[in-house]
Amino acid sequence: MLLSKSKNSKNIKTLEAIRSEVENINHIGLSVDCVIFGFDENKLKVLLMRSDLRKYQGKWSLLGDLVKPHEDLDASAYRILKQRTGLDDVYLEQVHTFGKTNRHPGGRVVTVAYCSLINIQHHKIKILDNELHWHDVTSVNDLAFDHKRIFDLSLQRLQKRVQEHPLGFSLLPNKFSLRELQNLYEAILSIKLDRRNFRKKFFAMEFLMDMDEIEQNVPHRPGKLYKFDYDKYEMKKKKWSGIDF
Amino acid sequence: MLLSKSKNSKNIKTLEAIRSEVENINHIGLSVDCVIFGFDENKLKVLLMRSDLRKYQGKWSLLGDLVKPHEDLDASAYRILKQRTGLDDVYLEQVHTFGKTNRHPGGRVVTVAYCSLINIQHHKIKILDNELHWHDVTSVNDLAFDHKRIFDLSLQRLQKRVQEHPLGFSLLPNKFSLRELQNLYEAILSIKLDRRNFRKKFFAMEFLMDMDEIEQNVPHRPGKLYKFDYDKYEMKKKKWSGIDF
DNA sequence: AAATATTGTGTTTAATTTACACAATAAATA
DNA sequence: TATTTATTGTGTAAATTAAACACAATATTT
Repeated sequence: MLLSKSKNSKNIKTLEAIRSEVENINHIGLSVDCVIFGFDENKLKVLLMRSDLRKYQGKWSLLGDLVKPHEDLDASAYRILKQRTGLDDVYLEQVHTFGKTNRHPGGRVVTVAYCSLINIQHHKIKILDNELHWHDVTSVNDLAFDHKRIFDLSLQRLQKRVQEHPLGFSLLPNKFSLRELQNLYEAILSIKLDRRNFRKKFFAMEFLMDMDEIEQNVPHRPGKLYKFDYDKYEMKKKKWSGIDF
Repeated sequence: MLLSKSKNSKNIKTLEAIRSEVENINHIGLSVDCVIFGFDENKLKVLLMRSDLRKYQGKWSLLGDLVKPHEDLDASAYRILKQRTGLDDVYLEQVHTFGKTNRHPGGRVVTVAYCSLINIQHHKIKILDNELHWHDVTSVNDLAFDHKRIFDLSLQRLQKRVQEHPLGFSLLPNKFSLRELQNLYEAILSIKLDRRNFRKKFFAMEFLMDMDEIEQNVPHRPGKLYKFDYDKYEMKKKKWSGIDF
């Protein structure tokens, strides 16, 4: 969300305080909001925080902040991620800019939405201190501001992009089994996939490196572990796909 | 381009004038830039104007303006289009927001790029007055500001979207021949397509309405004219396409 | 009437996608 | 240590889609 500079997000602000902060007569405030996706227990998750705005007290919101006057827009998104998750080497992509005049009750604030994908294991440290929480994407509703619309669009975009580019791997551990990979796709797209065809497809791509290791601590036959070969992908990725609508 | 409020874009502004206009201490200016595509003589075109900034004197730039404090972001893009082309019922889509701190020499200005597709015939009226010109997309280079990057990304986006959605028809006259349609796709994607397979594909979609008319004034056998059936498309469009990268 | 330029059409082959079932393996348990 | 359990790993046939490719029909111009 916006405007929370202190770590302690308990000091709820009034609309008036916000207004003077963002609305230096006739100016447009600019913020960044991050939709941070994770994957845990075979569910797609999104990281939300409690709104620090009285009007939205009790509601959840995306993680955001005002862009600083001398900070690149992308840098602003990286900063927010770093502050909130402690991670700085993450997948991050701009999604859309939301600019309705009335979208922020504290004044005119245009926000640029970014979508981030993180490996939820690498981040468990930072989660407890703040009012942050991982939510199932299936149970997200009624966020603060227009954040539900931002979230919906980001999820839609993720669903599309994950089919065309190897983004999904950012949500998994470095080494993963094909079962985990399939679970990920099923969770993101909310569909069931045929296991044999799924495996055939990924093997045919030849971007999976066999790590010669197997899963540990599973109560059944363990699967082999793979890594995604980004270098090979960069060499061989497709260009033309064809007209189809 | 930015900041030209008067119709007469000859009054070139200094950097200082701009700076005071956009940079009310510690604030971030917000603008919209439109990449307006047209299609004429079997070539994909983009509408550019001469920069009104001394630093970029002589260079071409996209059509843009500052967002007004009480104007929705999308409305701002529509306004620019209307002012420049006289058209207001056009295809318009947000592409990306560019927010490098140093992208505008007059101060901190973040710009939201929009892509628009217009039927070039419907617009010839407004073209002459201003310093506007339709450029072949193949010969665009060295624009003012970071407009070349904005243009490149917009073209890339167009190439992708036109394969997945029926955008292209916005660039054609209401009624068009299959030849025109194929020329359009070939121009946008800069590839050659097999005529028989192209026709087969579009007929198979069943979104083309046969108008029972034929081309006029062509020095050869005239082709039939078609319209795109948007209603039918909305009913039947595809959802799942499949993992493929 | 002949020349020109483009439209309109179908088939064969290759590639891709879909649907579908059973043996092998490791862990847990009896 | 034998059995149960849960999941991995694998192949083929049928259906769909994409690609390659050539010639007769038609309107205009000369």
